Amino acid sequence: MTKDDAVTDWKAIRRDVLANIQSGQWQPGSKIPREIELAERYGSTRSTVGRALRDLADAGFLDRKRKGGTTVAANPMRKAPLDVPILRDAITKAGHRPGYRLLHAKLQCAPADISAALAQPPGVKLLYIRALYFADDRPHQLELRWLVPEMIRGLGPDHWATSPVDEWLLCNAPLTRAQIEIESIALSDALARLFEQPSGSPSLLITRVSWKDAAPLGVLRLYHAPGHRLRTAI
Amino acid sequence: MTKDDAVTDWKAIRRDVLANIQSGQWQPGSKIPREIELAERYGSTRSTVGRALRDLADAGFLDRKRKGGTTVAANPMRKAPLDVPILRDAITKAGHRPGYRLLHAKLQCAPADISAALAQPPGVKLLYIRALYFADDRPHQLELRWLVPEMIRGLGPDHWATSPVDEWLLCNAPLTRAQIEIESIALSDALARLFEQPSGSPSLLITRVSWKDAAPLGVLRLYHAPGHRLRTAI
DNA sequence: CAGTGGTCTAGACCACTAG
DNA sequence: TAGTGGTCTAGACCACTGA
Repeated sequence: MTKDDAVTDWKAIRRDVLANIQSGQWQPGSKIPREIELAERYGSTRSTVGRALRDLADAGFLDRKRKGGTTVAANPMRKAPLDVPILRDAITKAGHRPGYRLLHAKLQCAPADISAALAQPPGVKLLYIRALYFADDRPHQLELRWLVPEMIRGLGPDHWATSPVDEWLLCNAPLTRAQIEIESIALSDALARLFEQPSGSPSLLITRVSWKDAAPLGVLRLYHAPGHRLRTAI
Repeated sequence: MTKDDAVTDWKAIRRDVLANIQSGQWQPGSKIPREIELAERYGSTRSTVGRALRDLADAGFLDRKRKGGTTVAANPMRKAPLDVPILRDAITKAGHRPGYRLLHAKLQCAPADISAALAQPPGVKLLYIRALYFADDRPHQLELRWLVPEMIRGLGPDHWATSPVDEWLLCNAPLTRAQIEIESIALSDALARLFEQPSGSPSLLITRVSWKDAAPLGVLRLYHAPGHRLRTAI
């Protein structure tokens, strides 16, 4: 392996280099040959080898530095992609019939922690939306959302009454940056009732604080029905 | 914006195209100009424009098809990277003093769900390891691990007694593929005792089934101390 | 300062697929 | 089948950074 005879496409080179890493031939922390050298070895060009190595570096398998050369990552922290879907779409894709019920929507003072997360003065009025998403008529996700009014001009009751604000926001005020936290909480009495579950049931809570460029946009708190699992793969 | 005057580096082109998308000038679902056309517009070449567009496609903002052209993704499902760290390193990086205590390590019959997930015959003997990770002497994560013996030849008691198996596996039997599930569970009496928390406390459970190429490697169940949060950003 | 990766070019051919 | 993106080449210059 890793011999000559013109392996000339970048995916093959990527595969071969990765095999050298995963088989232990190229140990973590050690330097691998320069681009030019690999290009000769594979009967290819520097551009093509570079493409393969860049891809492996993006995936976290390699560390590259000018003049320092390319080294096998000491700690290949694999990144698992966790997607941030449109709620209704996600339910449909999972093979269920989606449903949406608006519970509350009003401009009101935000809790201190919310306004703080959005870098807004305490007591500022935000649009607070509470809505329940169903999968096959069973409560699936509870959405609590606080939105900065200035950022959502044009969003009105006619939007949120019938369809998730998700979908309006996507087209009209897309976020450019967000912080996401995932935690496990015990459902309060009120929340448990919504999910038709015993009080204290464990629920997955995702909190997302989002910005459009430098301007804070809103906070989303998404409570999942007990038993729900996030899935991903690497 | 999006005018001529030679914007010739791919990051600038990427930025400009992304701005066109996020400002709503290029609506979700609509086609954007061909590579050659953009290359002329930016005073650049097809390769460079291609680099920018490929990057945006990888990030989920664009859909590209040969002959079909490039369209703005109808549903920009942003991918949040969730990393799969070395446990001890993660604790150190979070600014805590790491600790490790092995609770159990024995070759024994695996539960039916575990052997099924690994495509092993029911009742097969697997190496079962139970260990507790500490952060500043407080229990932080509980690791349950089942490993297929054939895949970990060379791993012995001297390894797992003193240091997390994590670290041996990384160098000697790196996974190439994995399925990950994240859920919220209520701690059983036994687990709650380990975390020094009331029984039934909500805990984040991560289950990872991993393979090396086509061969099943093992199952990891990682229970997090109540209150722990996974964080990521996009 | 010298060596490495990062990027751009101008051109070519190929692979897929919509019409 | 024609048009689009996907890839490769051969070469050049630049930007960073270790020795």
